[in-house]
Amino acid sequence: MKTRSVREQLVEHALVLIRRRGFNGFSYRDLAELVGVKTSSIHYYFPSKDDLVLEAVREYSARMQARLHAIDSNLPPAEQARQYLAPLRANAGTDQACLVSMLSADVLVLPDAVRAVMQDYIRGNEQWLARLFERAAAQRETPYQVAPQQLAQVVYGALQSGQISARLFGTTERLDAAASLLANAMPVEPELAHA
Amino acid sequence: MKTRSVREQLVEHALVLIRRRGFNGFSYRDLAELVGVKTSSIHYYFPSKDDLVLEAVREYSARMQARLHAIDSNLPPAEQARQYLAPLRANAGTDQACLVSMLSADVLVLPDAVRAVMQDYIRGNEQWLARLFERAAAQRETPYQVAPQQLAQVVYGALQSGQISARLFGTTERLDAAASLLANAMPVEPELAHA
DNA sequence: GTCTATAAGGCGATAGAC
DNA sequence: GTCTATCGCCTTATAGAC
Repeated sequence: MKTRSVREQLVEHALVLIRRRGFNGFSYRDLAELVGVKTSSIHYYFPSKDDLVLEAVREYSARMQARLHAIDSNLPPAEQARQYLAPLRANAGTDQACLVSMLSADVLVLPDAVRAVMQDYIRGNEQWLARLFERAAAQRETPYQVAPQQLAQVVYGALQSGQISARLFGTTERLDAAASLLANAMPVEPELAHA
Repeated sequence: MKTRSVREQLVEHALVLIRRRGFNGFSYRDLAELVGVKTSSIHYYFPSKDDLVLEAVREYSARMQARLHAIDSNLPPAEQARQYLAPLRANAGTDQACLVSMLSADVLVLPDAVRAVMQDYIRGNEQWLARLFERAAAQRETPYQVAPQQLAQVVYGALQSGQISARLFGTTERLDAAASLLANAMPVEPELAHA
């Protein structure tokens, strides 16, 4: 049982609200009621809504970076891919989408600082995937027909789109299709030695 | 010089507004000013905002279906792919994204009828691509490693994501990567006979 | 069909007491 | 830090004159 500061609770619930309804889809009132404070208290921590969303996207991006870093790059590529995909599948059943995808609709009215973090988030994912493809390529029998970086952009795009589709269709069909393509691009794992 | 009815103008400008700022990002006031009427006149044609967005997404989907139907299925697959991709590239320079992508963020609060049209739109694109892959497979030397339907879902997802990314990054890099993957999946065109 | 006028409430944001 | 109170504006939507 851990007690979080009001500020932490605000960010935590803001993450959920944005991932559910987007930047224009929730209000300070919604957030205040979830945390159990008055709207004026939110303004104490985050003077404007732009400040709040900036903090939320920073936190979201930092957590993803931590997750990517936590995957052991010495593991077989197929296992790394599995660990990367696991939380995507888990979230797909939720009514929460990727925060960066949700904010993408509001790109024209979001501050530059927010856009910059969104770009970092996507590039971070693409780079992680690209490096995975690079290492995987060395272990594969047949080479890739496209550069790792391009392959990473296509696969990551399909995964993002697949997550969005999961909410619209109520099925992980498209996310699974993208995940399969990633999994199939991994080299076949050598059998584990057992005595 | 064609004169459009007020109703047609409302739908036309609604398409632009939604594709720019999303469902929650524009108001009846914005739309009224663009068309040059009062907000109460919009309510005459579209009693609620849900009615307006339903008409907009229907029109958007119908136009895409017409475009898909206009591509001659007897052309070489690579040429069909080119015709499919051309308008995507053209729109990528604009500040307008795909209407269905924009509405995806608001899926939790949109009426079922709107969601149904959004699903039709995506399935229509995927089916068109899947059939293209089916015909292309017959003409290729090397077979695809995934089913046409799955390949279509991944490619379409990457294209959708690529269009969204174009607004965020200000570059068509990711859209191009997805487009290249589609183009490369087409069979090599036989040389044209010339005398 | 289009307007004026207005309802009824939501919005982000601020001032100032405690 | 958190509250009450309020500002000024925007929102969707309706009633009724023309």
